[in-house]
Amino acid sequence: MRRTAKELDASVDGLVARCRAAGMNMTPQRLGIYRALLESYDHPSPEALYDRVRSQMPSISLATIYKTLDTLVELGFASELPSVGDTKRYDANMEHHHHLVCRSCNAVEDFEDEALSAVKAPRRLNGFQPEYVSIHVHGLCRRCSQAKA
Amino acid sequence: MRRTAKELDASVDGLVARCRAAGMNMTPQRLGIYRALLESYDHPSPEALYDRVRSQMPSISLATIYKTLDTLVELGFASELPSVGDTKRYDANMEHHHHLVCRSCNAVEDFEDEALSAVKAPRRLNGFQPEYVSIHVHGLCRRCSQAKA
DNA sequence: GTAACTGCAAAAACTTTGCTGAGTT
DNA sequence: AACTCAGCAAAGTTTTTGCAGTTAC
Repeated sequence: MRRTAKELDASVDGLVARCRAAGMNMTPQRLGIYRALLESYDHPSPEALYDRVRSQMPSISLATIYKTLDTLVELGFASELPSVGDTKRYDANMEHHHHLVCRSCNAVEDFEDEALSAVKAPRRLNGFQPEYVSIHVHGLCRRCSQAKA
Repeated sequence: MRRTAKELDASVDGLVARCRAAGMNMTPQRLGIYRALLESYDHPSPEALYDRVRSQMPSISLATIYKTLDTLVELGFASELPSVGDTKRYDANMEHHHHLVCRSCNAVEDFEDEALSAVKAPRRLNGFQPEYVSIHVHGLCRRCSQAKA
């Protein structure tokens, strides 16, 4: 599930190209934030991402994190996830995937499964036009279920 | 999909009993908020619920809405939904159901479907212990798809 | 009468905005 | 050189908290 160095570079190249095409600059901050998000597998909040990026780039500001996340979402390089609780959550995994949600620690892990990806929306949805289906499996993550035992 | 008067009364009775058992008072505010949530089918934010309750009970405060929603969630009479955007969303529908999420207006509608409810979590989840599956169908709601046409 | 609860106001947490100087092309 | 962007600080939202008076039991 982790991205290889090659995939990571390809994603970054994609962003560079897309920014050029849109007449936007490529700044070290924008690059660092995107890289940090690509290297995060826990759907970080803006604050959490701020801490990670700051370790590489101490002068960065939280406002830049927020602005850049908005930009990445607009450009289609990240998405804001539905989340319970106090802060927003982001993900740079743009491929179709499903989620494992731990009811104890609220961690959300990505996973892929062909059978689940084959699930289709019902035909009759009273006027609603379905586009894609996402599936959340709720339960206890490995760590929490071991902790209970 | 709407609750009948009988179901509504049964839910309220359940809350009354549960509060008694927990040594909690039953106040008109708590009752009014729960009723208003039961009668809402659009997963209202605290602010939206505030407006609805206030029409019946003009002196109620927003802080009471927040505190009561926390209480209802703790007691298992409501749940906080995962949501994108700026505010929390609540639902008093505690039965297993799925969601239609509009990508244009962010409205979330409940729906039930036997085929979807039959979807099972995969066996191998790398230590994750699945408990239940919830399915989100993303797309355009009736109103938004008509607006585009 | 006692304990729990509401409403208010203040505080805290999270997010957005306006501006100026700096960086990118 | 022109335009975009980062960082800062201030403002805007949303949510939580502390407390005094009120209500439910």
